[in-house]
Amino acid sequence: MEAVTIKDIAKALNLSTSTVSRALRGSYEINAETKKMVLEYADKVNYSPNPIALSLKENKSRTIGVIVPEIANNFFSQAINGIEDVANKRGYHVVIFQSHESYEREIKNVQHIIARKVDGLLISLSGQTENVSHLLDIQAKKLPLVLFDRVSEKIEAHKVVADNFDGAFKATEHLILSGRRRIAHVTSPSLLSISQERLMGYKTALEKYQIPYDESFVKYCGFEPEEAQKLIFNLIENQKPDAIFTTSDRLALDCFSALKELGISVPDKLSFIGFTNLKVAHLLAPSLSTIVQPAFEIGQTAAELLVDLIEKKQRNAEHLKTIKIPTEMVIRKSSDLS
Amino acid sequence: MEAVTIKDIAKALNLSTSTVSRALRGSYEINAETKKMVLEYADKVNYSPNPIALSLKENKSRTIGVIVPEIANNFFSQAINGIEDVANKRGYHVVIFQSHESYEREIKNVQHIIARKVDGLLISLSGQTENVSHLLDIQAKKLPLVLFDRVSEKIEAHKVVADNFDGAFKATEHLILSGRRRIAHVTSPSLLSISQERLMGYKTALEKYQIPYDESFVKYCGFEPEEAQKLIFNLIENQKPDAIFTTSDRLALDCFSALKELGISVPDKLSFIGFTNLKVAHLLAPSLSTIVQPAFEIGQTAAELLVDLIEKKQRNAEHLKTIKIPTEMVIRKSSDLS
DNA sequence: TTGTACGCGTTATCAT
DNA sequence: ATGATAACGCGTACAA
Repeated sequence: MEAVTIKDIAKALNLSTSTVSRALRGSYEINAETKKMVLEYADKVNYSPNPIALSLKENKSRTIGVIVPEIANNFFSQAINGIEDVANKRGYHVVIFQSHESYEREIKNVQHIIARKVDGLLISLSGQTENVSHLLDIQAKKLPLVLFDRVSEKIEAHKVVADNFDGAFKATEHLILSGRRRIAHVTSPSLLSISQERLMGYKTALEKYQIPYDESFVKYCGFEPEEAQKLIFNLIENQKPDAIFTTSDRLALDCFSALKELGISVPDKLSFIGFTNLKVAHLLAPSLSTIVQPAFEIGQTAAELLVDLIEKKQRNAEHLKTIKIPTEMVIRKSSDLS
Repeated sequence: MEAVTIKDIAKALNLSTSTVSRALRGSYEINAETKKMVLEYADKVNYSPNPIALSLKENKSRTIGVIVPEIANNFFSQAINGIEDVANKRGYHVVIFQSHESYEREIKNVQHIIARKVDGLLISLSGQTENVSHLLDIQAKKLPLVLFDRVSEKIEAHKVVADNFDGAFKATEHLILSGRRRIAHVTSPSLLSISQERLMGYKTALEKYQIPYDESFVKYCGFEPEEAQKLIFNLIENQKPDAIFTTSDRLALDCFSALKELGISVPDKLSFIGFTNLKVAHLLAPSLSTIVQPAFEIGQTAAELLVDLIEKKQRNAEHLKTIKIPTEMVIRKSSDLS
């Protein structure tokens, strides 16, 4: 009973496939009655065009590929939300791949995704990615490409990012204005663009208030389970910060956990601000002020741009651009974490 | 430079497309030299077959559809992780749709996914889904179908779930054995299979220790932001429980948050256990003992089963089965949440 | 061993 | 206004 095709309709109605096709897409001049008949019958038998045949014909898959480091990461799952939102509205499928923060897997994903003939690619770089030749390959193939969130200076491409500099600047400034001076910065691997941009914001804020920059107050933390704990203990014991600016839910939570073990009270001894998304962070760490990451909007914007690129709807789509999505600061005043 | 096809190779090598095709798939008897030549050339020009053409020919998309309530939910993102893990290994794409806990959107997703000609469907039901006729439609179309985590009694199909009864029983028993008697149960909407199964586990444990079951100690909580808070305040003030058994990260965190506002200490006045995944929960709520949800394994198992169904590799795939994945209990002893 | 021809579902082009 | 045909890329039955 399945898979009713144009051919079936044509046969049933004693028409040619071309007539049916025209009737279905309404376009060409066609006898109103014939058209009506076809439409009714098609509706009755629940006809829907075979997207695979369409793809073959148009040499398009109406699919966009997405490569992210980790789907079970609040930032990326929200970003994917935004991507799917736009993609579905505009008639595209989304296929998702994870690099699991591995450069090699990222390359494999890129190859796989190219072989699968997606119409365009959205990518957020792994924590290990330094070389971007796999992305240059994509550009060489004229495959529409948009980098989001974790981008690279080494490639000229369309990019959608959060305004990390501004967010980090405001975060640091907020801590300074609360009277803190020994402000530590616990952040993601130094290879990442987001780390670099945030570090610049942090440094610039220190400069503005003439607080000397001390490298030992900045800790880059990878994705291994144990890594953060050690590093944070170390930081707190040696540098004795009076504030910490962290850059993700995970790092913020790791910090809180460490502080709890050390019996250090927040925000009395330590003041906090982080780049986070998670409501969880707010719920359990009421003293954590936050620079809200515009994950959903980044996803939406990146997808919108990519689809425009694919469909060449934007005249100025050819000239590269980097879109910065603003962040929002949420200040928490409660002090009842203990 | 793109899109090199069999035809191109044939032309370049002065062969027919069929010869090239045969050489590529290695199968048929073919001159060893010709074969080698073709393979080398194909490799050189970086040939890869057009999956869309394949799909059209075989009437298969090598794509599986997944419908979940919400991707930005730790349980489901981990489950999707498991699904992708298996799917990619076995050469399938995964397309993900979200019902956002809405019955209507779930139906639309199902329709859309059918029109897109996926080879099979994995679904976890929305919190509103009572009627499953959209799933019966799928079965009528002979489209392989596997339900996971949130399933329904109203449809006979392959199902993969956590052992919710067992987990809930052990959770409740643990609280009882710690000396608690006024054990509340804060859980997801009563429509959901997981809620029902867990309630049974809870009840059975109470029975075993001859603690009378009091309906007012069970609170079903939907997905609206404010809902949980009110309900929990109400529960604590009226029923004055000495323990709470919750069934998700979100609900557990909402409870902790409410308790903090009420100034109730954990675990002195209240003891806790929850069905959770999140490391976050452990980090910030050391007093929260946990029944670990086997999200990743559920995803893997469901995907494995679905692909088997699609490829009919399993002889006994025809006869329906429900696979239960065991849960694991992690007891936290710390009492330093305050 | 290799080449020719067809079909998968659709639309565009060129008749009629 | 409508029908016949080619084409998208591939695999394969059949012919040579």
